[in-house]
Amino acid sequence: MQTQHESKTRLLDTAMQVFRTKGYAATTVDDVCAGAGLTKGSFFHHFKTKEELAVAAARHFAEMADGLFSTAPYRARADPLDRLLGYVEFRRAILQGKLPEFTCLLGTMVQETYDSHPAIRRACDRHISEHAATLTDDIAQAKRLYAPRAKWTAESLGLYIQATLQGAFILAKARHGPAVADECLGHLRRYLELLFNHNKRKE
Amino acid sequence: MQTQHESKTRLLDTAMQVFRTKGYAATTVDDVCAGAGLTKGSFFHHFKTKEELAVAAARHFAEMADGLFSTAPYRARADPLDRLLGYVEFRRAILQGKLPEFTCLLGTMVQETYDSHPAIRRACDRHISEHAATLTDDIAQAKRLYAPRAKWTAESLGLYIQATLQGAFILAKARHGPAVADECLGHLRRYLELLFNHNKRKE
DNA sequence: GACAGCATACCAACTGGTTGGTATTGTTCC
DNA sequence: GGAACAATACCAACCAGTTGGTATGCTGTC
Repeated sequence: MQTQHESKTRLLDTAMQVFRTKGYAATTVDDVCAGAGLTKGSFFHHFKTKEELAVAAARHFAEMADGLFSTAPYRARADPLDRLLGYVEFRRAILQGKLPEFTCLLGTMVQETYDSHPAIRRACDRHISEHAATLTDDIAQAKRLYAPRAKWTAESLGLYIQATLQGAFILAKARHGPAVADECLGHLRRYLELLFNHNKRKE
Repeated sequence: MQTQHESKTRLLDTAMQVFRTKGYAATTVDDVCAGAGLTKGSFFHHFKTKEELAVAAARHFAEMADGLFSTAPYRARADPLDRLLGYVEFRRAILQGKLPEFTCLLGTMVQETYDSHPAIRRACDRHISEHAATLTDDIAQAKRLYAPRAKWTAESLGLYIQATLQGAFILAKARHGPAVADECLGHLRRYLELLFNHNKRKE
C-alpha cells in the first residue's frame, strides 16, 4: 500500500528533477529508474509510456507548487495587492536554490513537446493556466480597489506574470545563475506597483 | 564555391527550423540532412558534431534576427522612446506567422542544454545578451529624456524585455497560438509607457 | 592551356552503443 | 491463491558518428 505509492511518487519526484535539468527528450527512462532506485520493470508497471510519465509529472509538479503557494505566509495578508506583491517577492525568495529547484517543469517541457506530444502540451497548458488562475481573485480585488477603470483584465495580468516568470527562468538558465531573474522580478514588481498606483495607496 | 556555402547555409536554415519545432535533443542529424536535401557525409563535413551545429545555428539565428530588426521601419523614428515602443509593436506584428517562425531558437535551446551542453548555453547567453544590448542605447536615451531619476538601469530593462518575450513564447506554445503572447506584449508596452510617463510626454 | 597536385564537397553503407518498450519470472501482502 | 509490485533478460528501432571512396573544383608550373 505504502510501497506502491512510495515507488510511484519516487519515480515522479525523480522525473520532475531530471526533466527540469535535461528536458524531456534528453532524459531517458533509465535515468528516472536509476534516480528512483528502481528498475524498468517497475517503471513500466506504473506508467504505460514515457509520455504518460511526463503528463503525470506535470500534474505532480502542479500539485507540489499549489501546496507551496497556498500555504505561504504572504497568503495571510489582508490587502489583495499585498498578497499579489507577496507572491512576486516569494518567487524572488525561492530563486536562492539551485536552478532545477526553482525553474518550472511545465515551461521547460512544453517548449520541446508542443508540436510533437499534444498530450504533454495540453497538460502543461492546463496547469500553467490553473496556476495563473490562482492569482486572478487577488488581482480582481486589487483592481477594484486601486485601479477600477483600467482596461486590462485580471486574467491577462495573471498570465503576464507567468510569462515574465518563465522568461526570467530562461535568462537564469542562460546565465547559469539567478541574478538576472531577480532583476526581472524587480521590474515585474514595479509594473504592478505602477498599475495599482501603489505609491498613492492609503492616502 | 557557391555550392559549398549554399549547402552549409541550407543545413543551418533547416537546423534553425527543426530545433525551434522539436528542440535540440529530439532533432536528429538525419532530420536536418533530410530537410536540407543532403546526406550525413556532407553534414559531418561541415560540422564536427551535432553540438557544433547547434552553436552555429544559434549564431545564424542571431545574425538573421539582427538583420531583421536593424532594418525594420521603426528604427527610423526620431524619438528614442518611439523606437523602443516600435520594437515591441514590431514583435507583436511578427506573431502573425506560425509558431516555429516567431519563437526564439536561443530560448528554446538553452532550456534543454544549459546543464548538459555548456558550449550551447554560452552561445545562447551571448546572443540573447547581445540582442538585449541593441536596445540599451534607445532605453538610455529615453530614460534621460523622460525618466532621468529612475533607479533601474537601461541594461536591466533590456533584459526584462527579452525575458517577457521568451515567456510570451512559452505561453504561446502551451496554448498553440499567439493570442496570449499578444496580450503579454500589450502589458509590456503598458509597463514601458508607465515607466517613461508616456501620457505626459511632450506636454 | 594542359596537367599534376591537392583541397573541398559530397555520398552510401556501416557501426557500436543507446533507447523505449516487452516478456517472463519472482516476491510480497492481503 | 491471487493481485499488485518489482527484477532480470531481452529486443527491434534508432541515432551520432565513421569509413572509404568519388566528383569537382582551384592553384601553380611548364
